[in-house]
Amino acid sequence: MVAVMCSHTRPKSARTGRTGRPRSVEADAAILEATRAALVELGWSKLTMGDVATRAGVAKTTLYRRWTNKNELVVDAVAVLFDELELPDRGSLVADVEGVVLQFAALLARPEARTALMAVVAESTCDDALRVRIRSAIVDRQKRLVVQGRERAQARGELPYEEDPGAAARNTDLIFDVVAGAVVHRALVSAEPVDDEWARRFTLLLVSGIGSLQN
Amino acid sequence: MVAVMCSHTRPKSARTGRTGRPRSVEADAAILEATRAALVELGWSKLTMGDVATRAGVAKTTLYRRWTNKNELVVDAVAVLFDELELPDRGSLVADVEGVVLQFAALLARPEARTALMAVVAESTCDDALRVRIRSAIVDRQKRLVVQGRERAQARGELPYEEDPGAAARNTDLIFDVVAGAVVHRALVSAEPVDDEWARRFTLLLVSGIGSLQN
Amino acid sequence: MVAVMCSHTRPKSARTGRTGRPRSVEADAAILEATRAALVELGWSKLTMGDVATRAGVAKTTLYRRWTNKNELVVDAVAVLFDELELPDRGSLVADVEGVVLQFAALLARPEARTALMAVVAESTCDDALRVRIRSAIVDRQKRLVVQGRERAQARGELPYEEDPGAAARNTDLIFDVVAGAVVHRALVSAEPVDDEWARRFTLLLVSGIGSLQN
Amino acid sequence: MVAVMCSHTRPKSARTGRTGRPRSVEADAAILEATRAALVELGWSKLTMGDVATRAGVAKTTLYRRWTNKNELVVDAVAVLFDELELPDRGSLVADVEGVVLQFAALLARPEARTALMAVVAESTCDDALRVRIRSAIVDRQKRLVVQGRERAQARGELPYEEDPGAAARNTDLIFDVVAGAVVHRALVSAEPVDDEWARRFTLLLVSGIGSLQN
DNA sequence: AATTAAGCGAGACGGTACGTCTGGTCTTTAA
DNA sequence: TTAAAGACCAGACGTACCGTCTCGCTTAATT
Repeated sequence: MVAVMCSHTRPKSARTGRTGRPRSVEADAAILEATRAALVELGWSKLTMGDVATRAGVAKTTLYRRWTNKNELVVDAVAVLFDELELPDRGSLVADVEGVVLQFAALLARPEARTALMAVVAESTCDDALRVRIRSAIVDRQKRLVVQGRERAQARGELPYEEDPGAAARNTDLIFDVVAGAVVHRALVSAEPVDDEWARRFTLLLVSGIGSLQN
Repeated sequence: MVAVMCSHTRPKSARTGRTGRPRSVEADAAILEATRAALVELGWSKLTMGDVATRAGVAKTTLYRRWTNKNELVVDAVAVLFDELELPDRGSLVADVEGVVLQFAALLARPEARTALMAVVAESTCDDALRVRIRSAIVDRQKRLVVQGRERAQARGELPYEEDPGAAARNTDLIFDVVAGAVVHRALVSAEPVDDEWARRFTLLLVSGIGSLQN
Repeated sequence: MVAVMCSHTRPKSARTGRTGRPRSVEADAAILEATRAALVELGWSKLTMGDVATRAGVAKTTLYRRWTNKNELVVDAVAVLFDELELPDRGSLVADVEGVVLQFAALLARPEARTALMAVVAESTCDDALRVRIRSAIVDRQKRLVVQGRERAQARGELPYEEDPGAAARNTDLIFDVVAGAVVHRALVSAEPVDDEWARRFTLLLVSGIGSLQN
Repeated sequence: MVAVMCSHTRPKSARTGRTGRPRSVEADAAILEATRAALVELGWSKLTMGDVATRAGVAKTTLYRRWTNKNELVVDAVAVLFDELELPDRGSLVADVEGVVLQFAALLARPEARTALMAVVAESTCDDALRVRIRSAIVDRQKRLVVQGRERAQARGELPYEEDPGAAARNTDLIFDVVAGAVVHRALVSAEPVDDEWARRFTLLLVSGIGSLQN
């Protein structure tokens, strides 16, 4: 999962020519790491490009040579965090859903993840390019979890096989929005803990509801 | 609904003493209106205090005398928008839910609402005072919709009466997070339309799931 | 000398009408005193009207009702200091000059006097109204010292009587500029002490030079 | 005379390291020129750093990188004006003194010179660092005129050679304070013209007085 | 005693300038 | 050609004062 191709995250890093001093690979890593560290300490609005450069031991120019602005940098710095999410087979649909809900909650408990996610989403409300980047770097990549969960449940006989691929896609989207939305809202907006008890009750609601979609 | 007491939104405007020139009430209104207008045009990150002041025909000092920073100002400017949401009786739980989902989606289609909501949530991930302010000014106030919806459904016989008030509260919170979270995620993160069809399928999932919570 | 009429120092305080509450005399005194105190502590450029008002225990309005700006206020606050200068008869022209030089130096050693004098002079370089006010409130009033000194010297036979009143006036002005200029320059620009030794040598130069003017 | 080393006027411009973009030399010149222009138009108290920056076609940051405040900037902008003073040999001590008095008066007739000189002196009455800067940048540099004048007079036989170097220095200081002080006081405080007639009479007084110092 | 006209304190008002900070660019020397 | 360093322009930040303007309250002199 972590091995998913990441070339989209450094679009300007691709070598265009072959002459001259090559770009430092350490710089890339140091910048992304520094970005995450700065996010934890300062939050989005107080994070500055100059500060990130200083933390990374890098000149501001080096930073701007790779990312055109703060948003793009933060998306890339954070996208990789979401690739950590996995769906280990726990033997039943309910157990799988509970597992991924708690994993997601754990991720959102990390300051750099919560801050960065909401910050880039906020900026994307008035920046179409950013919205596209978020979709491709974060949202679409994680729908794999829903698809995988359904496939396992179908293999176990907990869910019927979909005949209509369009309906399947729509259900994938719906379930993804419900799960991700509810967890994010609980954790960040309502600011209440996503604990075992909440995960259990949410999963009960969700799995019961999913059953009714098949008809 | 709109008549809910709003004193919390101008906490520093209340007369503290009785001497000196009183604060201008027009200034308050003009500033909040200007803030919403600026949000629509510029978005969160390009909104500046100076610009808001200019639009409102007010000195920057007047603005800072009332709100200490951009976050607080925007929360107050936007909170009132959410008071517009209503729950007209459409005859059934399903119809009521669909109605409120579409209303909420319509609200999030307005640039100032979507931008401001996400921006303040993003900032609140590293600002406790702001998180508290958002909860009291926006989140807690809108849970009334869930409570009202359940009461109607119970009156119609669609849902049983809760005996345990603690369980009722937990369910209120859960349902609120699922509805608000799913709609926000669909509209702002996935960036897909919340149309009649989606609302119908989401409501189906939700109402079916709610039924299973009662046991 | 101190008893010279001072009405020019409070031009706006004169009663214009006869009805209504009369202006507070204590306020006037408190403001001028506070101005001098503020000058000592803060210097000219950091002295603010608001601060003077606070020190005087008076509202800003009360201050502006009497003086239209900082310059006028400071001139009035300081002019009175220069009225302290006297010319006690020490028995000879040389002794009289040395005495007044040291008196003037002592006055310029007081922070409020030196700061205020130079500040208002500086402002007057681009403010004609202020220049006029300084001339009438300070400069012209102190020329009495030169006139008095010459009269005494003439009475003693140290200087001949002038026949041409125009020449006498020109000499008064010249001597005044030389004495005041040299002391101020030594004390404030060169920033060297005006001590007995300097006063003695300066007086020697001056009195010798005065002798040659008579021809 | 104009070629006197001026490094003291741009103390922060010296290269400290060797990497990084060097400071713009044009910016320095443009700023000082803009400062003088602004002084002429606006006077001291209405001169603003932002306005100087605009006139110089320079960002405010660039200005603050070189001078920490208005006083330092103005001292440097003005010091160079005083280097224009010269002492051309007119054949006699009296003619030399009259010449330099009229030159100095002409300088003080220029608004930027008179305003700036008095303003920085005024500020220096409560700012020791500024006083030191004025002494080194303006006062001490112009004493060369007195020294040069005496040397010429001695060469012509108009004045005896001093044996005691300490006495010579004290006389230099005294004469400098008398000349500069009298001219400044006449021009700026008394606000009367320093014309040929006044210069002639002042010089008569001064040169006669100087003779008596030798004994 | 009641009226009245001004003065009084407090403090908000629209402004201007401050000195600082950040963003994003450009220019230097060194590798 | 890239790197690090750091100066560059532009412009927002939040603060401090400016001089003006309500307020509600004295405080005399005039009715």
